[in-house]
Amino acid sequence: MLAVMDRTEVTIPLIAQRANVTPSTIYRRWGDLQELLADVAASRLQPETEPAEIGSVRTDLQAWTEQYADEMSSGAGRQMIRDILSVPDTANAEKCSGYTQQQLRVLIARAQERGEPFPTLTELMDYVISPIMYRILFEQPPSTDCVRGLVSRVMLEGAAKS
Amino acid sequence: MLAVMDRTEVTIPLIAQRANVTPSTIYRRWGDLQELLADVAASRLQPETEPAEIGSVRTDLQAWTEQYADEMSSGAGRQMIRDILSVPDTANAEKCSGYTQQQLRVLIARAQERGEPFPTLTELMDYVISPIMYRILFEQPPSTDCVRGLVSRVMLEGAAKS
DNA sequence: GGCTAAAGGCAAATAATTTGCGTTAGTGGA
DNA sequence: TCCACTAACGCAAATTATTTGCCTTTAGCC
Repeated sequence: MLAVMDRTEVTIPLIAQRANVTPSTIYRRWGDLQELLADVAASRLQPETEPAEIGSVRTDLQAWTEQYADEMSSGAGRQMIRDILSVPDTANAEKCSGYTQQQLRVLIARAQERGEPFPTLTELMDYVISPIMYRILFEQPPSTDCVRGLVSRVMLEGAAKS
Repeated sequence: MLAVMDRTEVTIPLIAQRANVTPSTIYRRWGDLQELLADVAASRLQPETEPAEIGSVRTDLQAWTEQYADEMSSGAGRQMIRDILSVPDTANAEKCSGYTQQQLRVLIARAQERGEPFPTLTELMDYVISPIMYRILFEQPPSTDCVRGLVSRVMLEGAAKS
């Protein structure tokens, strides 16, 4: 989806050339390459559409989560996450998490409208998103089955509670 | 615990000087500063001791987890995680996750010996470690209460199951 | 001992980063 | 309308980091 050059080839002088500005302009605006890449990555991670409406909200969550996991697990996705986390400033990381929460809130609202039982935002973040992201960052990207399992589990707990 | 210079001050020529080698030696061995820092961080994250034995295994888990969260949330801890994740090579990240699992396995074995009910490694990683790490990386470091809540919850589930 | 390969020192060449200074574009009054 | 004033940029010199070729050292291994 997103063509990305080998990161060792990307330099500020090169970007400056493509943008028809002098390197010093970019250095003054961003400081260094990592901060620039972090900003670029964060803007690219902004979702363009709301979670698709397929069937039950649970089905929608399932589908959305699988897509989320796939995108984040891809080479480009991992690269963007790395770019965001590489930088001391946490603003982009928080923005990124905010995007995810915004998407999940849409599903939560949908469930509430329809009266379907559904986990809270915190539950979804803690027990679905976090394990997926941990696996991507520190282990192997989660398989589809793994993602399904996480979703099933969080839905079961919600059901037990109500 | 670990004195770390401002990252903008750390350069390969400077490290080379301290190590009494020429910069080219370091460039040849590591390629760039990030890979060197990633290796350094991974070696520093290796735990030196097993989880303390305080009382019940649940108490031990509680204490160990709180310490884990504190260390990882600290400025130096976050820096080291960033250093590890900044690099394309995932070896150090996997090593880091391996250290955590190794610690948790000690607690699991202890619980098994004593016949105390206890979560599985996967449950601990997914429902305790992952949420903690997600919050550190993408949101605000978790409060002690938050960590306690995660531990309580994973213990409750284990109890319900058995 | 002598041979070989891996690693390091040294220094020149290249590339990136920082900085000072002059210019421009846009903004908000008088 | 015109005049400061500010923020941002271009340019180029100075500085610093990175790469590279070549030579020396070192450590194993016949």
